[in-house]
Amino acid sequence: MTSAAYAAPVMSWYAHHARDLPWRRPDASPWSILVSEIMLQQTPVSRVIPAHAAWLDRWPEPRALASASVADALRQWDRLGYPRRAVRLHASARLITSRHGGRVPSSAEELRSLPGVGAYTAAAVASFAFGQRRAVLDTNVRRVLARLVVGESRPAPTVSAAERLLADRLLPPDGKLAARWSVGLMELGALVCTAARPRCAECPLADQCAWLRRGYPPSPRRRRAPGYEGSDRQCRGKLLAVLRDAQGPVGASTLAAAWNDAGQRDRCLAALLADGLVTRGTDGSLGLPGDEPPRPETPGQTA
DNA sequence: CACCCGTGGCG
DNA sequence: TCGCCAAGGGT
Repeated sequence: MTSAAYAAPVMSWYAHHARDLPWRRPDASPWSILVSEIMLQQTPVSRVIPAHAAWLDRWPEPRALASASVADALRQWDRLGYPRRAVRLHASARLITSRHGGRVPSSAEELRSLPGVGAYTAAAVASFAFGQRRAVLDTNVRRVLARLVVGESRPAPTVSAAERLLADRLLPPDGKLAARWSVGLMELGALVCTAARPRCAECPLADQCAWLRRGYPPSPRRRRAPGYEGSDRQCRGKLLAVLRDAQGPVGASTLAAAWNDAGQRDRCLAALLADGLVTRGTDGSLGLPGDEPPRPETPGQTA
């Protein structure tokens, strides 16, 4: 069996309902697409749209970002979340500049070797930016296929070999068509076949859906997510926010004011240093990597 | 492979 | 109110 029974309805639905997103426009560069994919990792489209525009406006190509500092990247990243993505994107820009002549590589294998680029992002960029025939398995595609074909409400926590096989089998033979198919499935998952409250009445595949046919059997409860309040994640976020908002390196007392629990604060600071999100100066001050100390007043200009 | 990594919005 | 969710990646 081919994807024929699914492809036509999905393609048609996508043609009518796709959102006009900047990184989907025909003239979107591979760099623009790569940046969008990194930003979209666990961050909603609505928040990525303005951040992506500002990023591309400031750094229109990899070379430009490569010549900036990590501190610049982290400040531009602002509050998108998971700031390690900004550090890795910056490192990727430098690798693209040094090893690929400033051009985003086109093969999934080369893309996969860039920091912050995993199986999903490598396939997405290879497919969407270069028209290569790669199955794109993100959470939306996985959920749609789990419901449509397997008849389960949610995909498994990790991608299985059977899933990859299924995705490969459904992929249209032509690279450009495959990209269209993948983005169509993703969009369907994002707008119709949503994790909560799916809109089956609007789904072009409803009459073929195994999950619907089986009466929407629920998936077993997942482990409850750990609370955020008081977590290391919140602590790290607070500390980094202080450094983002500061003009340059700050003293330990400034960071101390941002988080009461000294033990947790020190532990999180050590982790931030290990992650390359923070650097410690020779004078013991803390700052974003590449941040320069405040300019001393120019002699003669002070009163 | 389970766990960790930010942030904000929504039902 | 608060748990869940949002185009994952690294270890």
